[in-house]
Amino acid sequence: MAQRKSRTDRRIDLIEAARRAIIRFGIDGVQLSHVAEEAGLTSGAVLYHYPDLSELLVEAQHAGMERFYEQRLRQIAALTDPVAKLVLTIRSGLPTGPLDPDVRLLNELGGAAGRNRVYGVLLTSLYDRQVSMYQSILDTGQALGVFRLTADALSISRNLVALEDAYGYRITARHPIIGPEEAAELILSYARTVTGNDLLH
Amino acid sequence: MAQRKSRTDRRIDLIEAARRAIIRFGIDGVQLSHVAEEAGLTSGAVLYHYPDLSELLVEAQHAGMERFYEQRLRQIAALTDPVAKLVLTIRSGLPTGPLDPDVRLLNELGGAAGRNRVYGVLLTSLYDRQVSMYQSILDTGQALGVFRLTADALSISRNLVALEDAYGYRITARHPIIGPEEAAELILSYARTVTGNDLLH
DNA sequence: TGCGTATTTGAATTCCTCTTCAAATGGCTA
DNA sequence: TAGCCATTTGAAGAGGAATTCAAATACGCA
Repeated sequence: MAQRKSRTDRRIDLIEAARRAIIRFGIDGVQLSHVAEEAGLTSGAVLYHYPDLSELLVEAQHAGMERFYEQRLRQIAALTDPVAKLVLTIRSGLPTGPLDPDVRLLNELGGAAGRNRVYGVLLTSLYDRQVSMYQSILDTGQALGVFRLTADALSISRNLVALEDAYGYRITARHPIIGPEEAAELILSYARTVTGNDLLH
Repeated sequence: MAQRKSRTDRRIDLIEAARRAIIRFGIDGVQLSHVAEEAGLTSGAVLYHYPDLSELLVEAQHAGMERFYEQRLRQIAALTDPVAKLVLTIRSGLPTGPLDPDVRLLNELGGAAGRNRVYGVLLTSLYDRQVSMYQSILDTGQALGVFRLTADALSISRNLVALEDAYGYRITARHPIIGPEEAAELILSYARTVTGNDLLH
C-alpha cells in the first residue's frame, strides 16, 4: 500500500501527478488511471480526494500557471535595471526546450480554452498579468529615460507576451530552427526596435 | 439509410465531419461516434472508410491547414500594392471571432504538437509557409522603396506570424478586450514600426 | 432490367474506464 | 497499548466506446 498521507499533502501530490499526466496525455486525454499511476495510487484513492476528475485538472492547470507566473516575478524582483529586467523577462517566458514542463502544460490549454470557459478565463488572466509585468518594466524604463518607446507601453507589452506564447508553441512543436535562443533573439529584436535601446547588459 | 456515396466523395465528407468534431470535442476528445454523427452515418460506416480514426484526424487537420493557407494566398494574389497586401495578410491570419472554425481547428494542434510528432510537423510546416508569405511581401515592399525595414525580413516575418498565432489563441479564448479588431491593430502597430510605413491604404 | 459489388447498417462482442463499496490498513490519540 | 477513524485498496458492476461481421441496401453496368 502506498504511504498514507494527510488530506492536504495528498491533494498536493495529486495536483502534481495530474500536471504530469496532462503533459503526457493532453488535457482531453487524461484518465483517472493516468493520474493514479503518476501519483503511485489506485484510481479509487484519487476519487476519494477528487470525486470529479475535471476539478482536479482545473486545479492542476491553475497551480501550474501560478507557479510559472510567480517564478517569473521572483526572478525579475532580484533586478533593478530595466534593461536587465526586460531581457530576463523575455527569456523566462520561453521554454528551456521542447520538453519544458511548464510551457507544455500551458500549451495544453490553448485549444481547450476555446471550448471550456474556465480554461479560457484562466489563460486570459495569466496573459493579462504577464502583460502588466512587462508594462511596469517598460514604464519604469521610459521614466528613467532608458527606453524611448515607439508606441504605448500597453500595446508593446501585449505584443511581447504574444510573441512569448507563440514561440513557446513553436519550440514545443520542435521547430527545427527556432529553439529557445533563436526565439529570444527574435523577441529581443522586436524589443530593441520599440524601446530604442540595444538591450545589451 | 444515409445516401450512398463513392469512396472519394465519402472520404471528403468524413474529413469535413472530422474537422467539425475536432472543433467540438478537441483533438484528444473526438470519438468515432462524434465523427459519425457529424457525417450523418453510423460508426461502422466511418470505420469502413477509415479503420484507424487517428489517420482521419490527421487528414482533417491537414486539409484544414491547407485550406486556411490557400485561402490567404488567394486573397493577397488579387492585390499588387505591398501595403495593401501586408494589411490584408495580417487581417486574414486572425479569426473573425471566438468561434472561427479555421483558427479553432489550428488551435487544437498547439498542445498536441508537443506530444505527437506528426502534428508537430504539420504545424511547423504551416508556420514556415506563412513566414515565407510575409517575407515575400516585405522583400517586394523593400525593393520598391515602400518599406524601410528595421530588421531582416525573415525575422520580421517570423514575428508577424507569431503574433497572429498568439492573438488567434487570445481571441478564441474570448479575451474580453482583445478581439479581431484590437488584435489587428496591435499587429499593425508592430508592422508600422518595423516597415517605417503608416500602412494606410 | 437484373446482376454484381461497394457501401452502409445494426447487432453482438470485446475492451476499457468510471464508479461504488466493503474490507483492509496504518497513523493518531487517549 | 487499544481503539478510532481517515485513507487506501481491490473487486464487482455499470456504462460506453471500439471493433467485428453478417445482412441489407442501392448504385453502376452489362
